[in-house]
Amino acid sequence: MPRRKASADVYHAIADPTRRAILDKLRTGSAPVNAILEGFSQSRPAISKHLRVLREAQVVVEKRVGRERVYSIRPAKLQQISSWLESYRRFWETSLKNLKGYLESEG
Amino acid sequence: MPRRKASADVYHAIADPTRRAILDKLRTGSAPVNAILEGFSQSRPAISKHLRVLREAQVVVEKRVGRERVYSIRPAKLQQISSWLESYRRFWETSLKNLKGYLESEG
DNA sequence: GTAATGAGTAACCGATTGGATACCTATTAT
DNA sequence: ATAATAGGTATCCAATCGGTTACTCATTAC
Repeated sequence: MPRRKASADVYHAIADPTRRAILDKLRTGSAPVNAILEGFSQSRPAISKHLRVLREAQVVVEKRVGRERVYSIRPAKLQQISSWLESYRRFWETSLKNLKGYLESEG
Repeated sequence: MPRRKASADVYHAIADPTRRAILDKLRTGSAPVNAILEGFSQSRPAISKHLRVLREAQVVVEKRVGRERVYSIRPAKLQQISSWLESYRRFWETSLKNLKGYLESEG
């Protein structure tokens, strides 16, 4: 039995630190591949592969402009993760409340 | 050059759907391994491995009670992901604003 | 004390990952 | 037309992943 194909999954997409770094770069604005490459020690094909993973997970979109391909963030899938995390928010909020209560009782 | 060791990384920890399902189960309360196992078709050692990954990523804690090991959610690292996503929130919020504006102009 | 139960570890396997180098394709510049 | 530029694809490789079965270690139960 073959395992599921994870490549197109957004959780998988953001699991890699290089891909997160790419997103963080795009956060400051859309950019063509050459601009994205700057600051990475990896080869261009490596980055190209990462971009494909991000594309297939629909976390970024590619727009062809002349011979460049400009990448931009497409937020819907990231929002999906955020929604999933939302169910856990009460955990850290009650932690904070407990800490606050503790600190106050120690006065 | 060896690749980084990803096992202890929280983004890697939540990348696997089985591990997310485990967390979703723990979201309704702490549970020993046998209870966690229910509903999964995988073997106990497989789940055991997933629990180890979650433990090493500090997304859960294990507490030994008799011969059981009770797992609970430990929210700090999930919150870390939430913070990272926070930087992207404006993307989907402006998307919504644009949609709203569009709908109103079409009004 | 011996059996049963709860759960982790060891060893192994095939699939996937992330990287590199070499090559190909499309667009712009001369 | 030819060279240069931007960027993706093909192929290969070692490492990691996620799963399995077999085994081990504690802690009850009898």
